[in-house]
Amino acid sequence: MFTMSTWGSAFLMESSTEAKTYHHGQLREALIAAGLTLLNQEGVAGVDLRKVARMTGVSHAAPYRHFADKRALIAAIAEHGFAQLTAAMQTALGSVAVDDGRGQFLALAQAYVTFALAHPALMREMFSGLTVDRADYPSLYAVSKESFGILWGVIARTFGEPVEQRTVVSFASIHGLALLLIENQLPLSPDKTVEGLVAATIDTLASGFTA
Amino acid sequence: MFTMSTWGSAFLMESSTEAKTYHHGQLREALIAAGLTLLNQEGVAGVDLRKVARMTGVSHAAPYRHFADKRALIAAIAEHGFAQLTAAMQTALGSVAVDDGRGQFLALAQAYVTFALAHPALMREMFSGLTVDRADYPSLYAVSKESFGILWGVIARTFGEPVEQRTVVSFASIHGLALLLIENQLPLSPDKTVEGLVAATIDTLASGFTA
DNA sequence: CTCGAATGTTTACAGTGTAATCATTCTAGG
DNA sequence: CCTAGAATGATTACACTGTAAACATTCGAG
Repeated sequence: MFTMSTWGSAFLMESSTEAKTYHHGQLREALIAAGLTLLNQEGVAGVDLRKVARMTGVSHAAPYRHFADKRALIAAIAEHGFAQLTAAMQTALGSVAVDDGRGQFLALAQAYVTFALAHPALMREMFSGLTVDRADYPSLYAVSKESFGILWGVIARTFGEPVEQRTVVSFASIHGLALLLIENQLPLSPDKTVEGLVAATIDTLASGFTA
Repeated sequence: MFTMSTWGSAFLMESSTEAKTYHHGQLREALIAAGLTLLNQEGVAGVDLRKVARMTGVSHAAPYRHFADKRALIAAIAEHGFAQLTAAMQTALGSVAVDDGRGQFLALAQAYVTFALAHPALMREMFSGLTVDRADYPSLYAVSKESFGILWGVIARTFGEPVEQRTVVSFASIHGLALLLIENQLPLSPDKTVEGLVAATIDTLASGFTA
């Protein structure tokens, strides 16, 4: 599978065979990749602009030619995160029969939670509205609505009206589960697995407790 | 009502009538209050240890007599946040008839979301497991489980087994809704109010989409 | 009353984000 | 092809941060 880390490493630094040129060529992408690495390894606090510059073999002021400030870099990283997330959701959808609405619903939720657990720090930044104000980053805002749209379609075909309300409730439930798992707020046990919790959430949304 | 800001201001600095002593007397509480103010106003990034010290009229190194480092201060703030949250939930519970399980469930959810919207930055820090590793702060860990316990009791009395699973799913759903609202990720409209979304979430958990 | 424990202050340092200025390279128009 | 800008990168500089070390003051138990 195409993972984010493999994506990043291609840009991190020119391969040793290539001559080191004054102009990096793909500095913007390299900075995003380096920042993503730091984000995944040490969390937001570990995203150090000067260290990012060092990792890409460039002076500490060079990033300012591509990003207005540190938050702009993080916004770009978050944007990539959303692209990856929606891609993962699309892929998950593709492996389920189109007429199996309930199965698609479950597959989306599993993909969402799996992605969150694989990239906890990234996930947190993606949804950190104050750190990264969506109003200041239009393209981020656009991408972030795609995963919502995917869920919308499945809900509409499977459960019908009121579609928006049901999409919101579903999204919130899955998102909340993912975040609590990330924050280690839900003690897991052999009989309480991640997959089990996701399935229980989907079942509840579809049928409720009293069913 | 007893608000957090009123709690804090009492400790911020000695009232002007009192003489300024070498020993502050309640520096720890004052630092927490000042940090909370900054957190609510500017987010985590705005919590500046030196500014916190300035706000409480003390040298910039004084906080280190009460907190090992910046994260310890934030952990203490988060701990206070959990206490406030559980208190708000308890209060909400008290204003609903004990035999009205569904009403209690709804009241808890409303209180949770209301608290989150009133203190977004605090709420985010409270659940930011990486920034504040719960394993390093035992008392934080203990307090953070109380609100979960309150919900547990209501779920047990109202919906029965499997209680733990239902509590987890409910908590995740309400938490997710609160966080998405905080992050401005859910566009509100006149016909899609916060109260309406909370009610829809509770209804869904109880009865499901297909009911 | 005294002496160690708490608590607060001063000084110091490495590291950070970012602005300003200078250097190099690329690219489009003659 | 040549040559200005325009892009892009490097250096230098600054204010500010978290935090350690050494020193000063006050408190509380014996």
